[in-house]
Amino acid sequence: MSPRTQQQYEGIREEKRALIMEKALKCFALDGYHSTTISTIASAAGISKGLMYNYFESKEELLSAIIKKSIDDVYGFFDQNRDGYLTEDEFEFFIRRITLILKEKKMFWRLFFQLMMQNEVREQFLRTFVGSSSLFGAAMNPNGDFFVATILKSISEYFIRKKSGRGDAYDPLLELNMFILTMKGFAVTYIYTDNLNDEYFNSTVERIISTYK
Amino acid sequence: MSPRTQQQYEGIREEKRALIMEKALKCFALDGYHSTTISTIASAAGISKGLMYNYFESKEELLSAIIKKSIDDVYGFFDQNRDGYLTEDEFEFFIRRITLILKEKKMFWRLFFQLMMQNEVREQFLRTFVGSSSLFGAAMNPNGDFFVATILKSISEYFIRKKSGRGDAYDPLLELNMFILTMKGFAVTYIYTDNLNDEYFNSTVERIISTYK
Amino acid sequence: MSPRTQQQYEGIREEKRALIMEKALKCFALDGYHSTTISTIASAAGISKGLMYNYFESKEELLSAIIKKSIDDVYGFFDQNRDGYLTEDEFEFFIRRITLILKEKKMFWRLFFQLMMQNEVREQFLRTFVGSSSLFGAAMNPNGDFFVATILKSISEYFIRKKSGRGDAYDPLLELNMFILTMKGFAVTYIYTDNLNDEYFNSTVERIISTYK
Amino acid sequence: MSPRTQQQYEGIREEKRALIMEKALKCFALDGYHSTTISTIASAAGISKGLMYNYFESKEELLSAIIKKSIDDVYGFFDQNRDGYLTEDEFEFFIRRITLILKEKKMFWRLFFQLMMQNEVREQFLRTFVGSSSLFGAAMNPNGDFFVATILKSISEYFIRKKSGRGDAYDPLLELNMFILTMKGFAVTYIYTDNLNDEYFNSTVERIISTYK
DNA sequence: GATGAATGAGTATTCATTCAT
DNA sequence: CATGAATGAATACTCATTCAT
Repeated sequence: MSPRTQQQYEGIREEKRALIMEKALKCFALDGYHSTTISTIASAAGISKGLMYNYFESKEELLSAIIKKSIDDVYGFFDQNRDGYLTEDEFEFFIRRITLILKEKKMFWRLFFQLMMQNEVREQFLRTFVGSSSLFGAAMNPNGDFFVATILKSISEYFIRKKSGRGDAYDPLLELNMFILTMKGFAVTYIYTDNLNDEYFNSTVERIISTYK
Repeated sequence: MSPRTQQQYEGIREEKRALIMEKALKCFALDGYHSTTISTIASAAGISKGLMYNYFESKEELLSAIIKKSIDDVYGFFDQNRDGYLTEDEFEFFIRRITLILKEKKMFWRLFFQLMMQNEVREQFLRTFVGSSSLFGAAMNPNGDFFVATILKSISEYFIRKKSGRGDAYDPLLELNMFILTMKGFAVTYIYTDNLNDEYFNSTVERIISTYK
Repeated sequence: MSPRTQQQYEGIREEKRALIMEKALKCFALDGYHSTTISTIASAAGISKGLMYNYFESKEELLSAIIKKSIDDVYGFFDQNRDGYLTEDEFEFFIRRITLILKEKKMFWRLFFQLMMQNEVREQFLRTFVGSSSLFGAAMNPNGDFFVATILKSISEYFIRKKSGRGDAYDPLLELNMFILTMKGFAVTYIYTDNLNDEYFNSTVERIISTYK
Repeated sequence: MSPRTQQQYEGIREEKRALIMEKALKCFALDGYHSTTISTIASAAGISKGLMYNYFESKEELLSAIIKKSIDDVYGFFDQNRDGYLTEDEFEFFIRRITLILKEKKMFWRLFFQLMMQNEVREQFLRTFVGSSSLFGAAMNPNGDFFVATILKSISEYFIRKKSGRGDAYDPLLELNMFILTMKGFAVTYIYTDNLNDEYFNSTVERIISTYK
C-alpha cells in the first residue's frame, strides 16, 4: 500500500538500466548499431519501447552510456597505482590481463571495432578521447592522460630496456610495433570468431608471451 | 541497331556499372552500408536514383556485385597456376603481394571487415562461401576449393618445411598462427588508419618478412 | 476518522486542487495546451504524475475545471444583483472593472484566446455555452441567460440612451461596436505583451472612458 | 517516353509546393499547429506522407515557408514606393487596404495570432524580426527597416499633423493608440468569427474611417 | 494519499523502391 | 536510357494514462 521508498526506486532503476545496457550491447555488437532497433532491444530486455526512454534519452545516449561503462570497466581491470615500470613478470601479467579482458568484454570489443570503422563515429569518438572527455572521465589518470596512453608508454619503455644486451639489429620500436599488431590480430580473430576453442586461445596467449616477453 | 551500336551500348553500360560500384564501395566503406543511401550513391555517380535500378535490382544486389567483383579482383592478383609449393622468395613475394592488395583494395577491405562484423551478413557470406557459391564462383580453383584455402595450405606447408633444421621448440603451426595474427593486425591497422605514412607501412612489411620468411 | 479529520482532508484536497489548477493555467497560457505535459504541471505543483489523476480524471478534465473556475471567478467580479440599468458612473465603473479583471486574470485570458482559436475547441466551448451548461453553470443568471449576454444588453441600452440629445449621425449600435472592438483590441494587446508598463495601461483606460462614457 | 524536362519538373514542384502550403496553412489556422498532423496535411493535399518531405524538410520548415510567403504577400499589398507622407485620402486608402488584406489572408492572420500566443514561438519570431531576417528578407525596406515599422511611422506622423488646428485636449499619440487598438480588435473579431456578414464588416470599416481620418 | 515505473497508441521522419513521362 | 515525383513500410521518439507498491 505504501509507496516504494526512494531506495527501492533507485534499485529498480539501476537494475533495469544495467539490464537494458547489457541486452543492447549484445544486440549492437552482434547485429550492428544501425540494424538494431529500439524495439528489438526493448524485447530483449522484456520491456516496452516507451520505457526505454525513461532510462535513456535516445538511442545514441544509450550507446554512449554503454561505451562509457565499458571503458570504465576495462579501466578497472588494470592496476591504476602501478608506477609505470614493467618488470618481465608484470609484462607477462599484463598480456594475460589483456586477453582476459578480451574474453570478459567480448561484446564490447565487437561493438568498439564496429564503431571505429565508421568515419563519422570514429572522429566523434576520438574527439571525445582528446577533448573534454566527459564521456571517459573515469578512464583518466591523475595526470590527465587517457590510460591507454600511459600503458603504451610503459610497454614502450619495456621494449626499449630489453634492447640492452642485444645486437644492433634489434630495434625496440619495430619490436613494439610487431607486438601491437600481433595483439590486435589476436583480438580481431577472437572477437569475430563465434566459437573459438579454449585450447587455441590459450596456446596463442602462451606463444605471444614467449615471443615478446 | 547494328551489332556495333549494340556493343557500344554494352560498353557504356559496363562503364557506368563499374562507376556506380566504385562510388558505392567508397560510400559503403567510409560511412557504413546502412548509413549510405541510394540517393547518395546516385549523386556520387552523377546519375538519377531511378537509373540506379536499371543497373542493379536493389541495394543488396549492388552490395553483392561489389563483393563479387572485389573478390575476383583480389583473386586475380594471385598467380592461379602455381603448383602450391612456395620457395622462400615466393613466400616473400606473397607477403608483398598481400600488402599491395591491401593498398589497392583498401576500400573493399574496410567494407569487408565491416560486413563481417554483423552476424546476419557474415552467416550469409559464409553460407555462400561453402554453398552454391554463385557469388564467389570466380574465386574458386579448378579443384573447387576456395582459393583462400589453397593459399593457406601452401603457406602452412611452407612453415612446416621450415621446421627441419630447427629445434623441437619450434612449432610450425604456432608459427603459422603468429604469422596470420600479425598480418591480420597489420591489415586492420592499415585499413582503419586514414593517413598511414608510407615509411611505417614499408618498414612494417620488411619487418614481417624478416621475421617469418 | 472523526468529521473534523474528514473536513481537514477535504481542505487539504481543495487546496492542492487549486494549486494544481493555478500552475496548470500558467503553463497552458504561456506554452500552449498541447505543448504542456502532465509531467510539467505535476513538477510545477510539486507532486507526482500519478497523483494528478487523483485530482483530475484527465488532462482535458483539468482544462475544463480551470475554465469553469475562471469563468466563475470572472463572474464573481460583477455585481449580479444589479438591475441592468447602467448610469454613467456605473458604466465607468464597469470599464474599470473589466480592465482590472484583465490584469487579475491575465493568464486565463491568454488561455481563453488561445483555445478560441482552435475550431474543435471553440465549437465544444460554444456548445457548452448554449447547451446543458454543466461547465458554465455558475455563470448563469437566475433567468438562465449567460451573464455575458446580460451585460451586453445593459451596455447596449446604455449606448442607446446616450443617443437622445445627439444628432442623427450618431448611431448607438455602431458606437457600441466601436467600443467593443476597442476593448477587445486593448485586451489582446495587454494579454500578449509581456511587460506592459502601468502608465500606458492606465492612460489607455482613461482614454477609453473619456471616449465612450 | 522521354523524361520530363527540367522546366516541367520545376512546374510540378512549384505547383505542389504551393498546394501543400495552402492546405497546411488552412489546417494550422483552423486546428492549431500542434494539433495538425503531417498526415492530415498530406491527406488534405491529396498526397502521401512521405512526399511531404520531398518538399519540406520538416513540419517546422513548412511553417516557416508559409509564414515567409504570407508576409511577402502581405508586403506586396502595400505600395513600397510611397514617400511615407500620408494625405487624408491615402490614410483612408490605407485602412481599406488593411481590411482587404484581412479578408484575403484570413487564414494567415489566424495562424499568426495563434503563434504569437506561445512564448517560445513568439520570441523566435521576434528574434527573426530584428535579427538576421533571412525569413523576412523580402519584407524589408531599402533602408533595412521592417516595413511594419515604416508604416507605423507614417501613420504616427499623420496623427501628429492632424493636431494642428485642434485644441490641447487632443493628444495625437493617444489617438494613434486608440486607432491601433480598434484596428486590432476589428482584426481579431473578424479573424475568429466564422461567418461574419459583409454588412457588418463594411459598415465597421466606414465607421473606423470616419472616426480616425 | 503518493510514487514513479510501465504501457501503448500516436507522430514526425527516413529511405528503398516504383512509375509516369 | 533517364528523371525525379510518389509511395509506404519501418523507426525513433513522446506522452497521457495505468498500476503495483
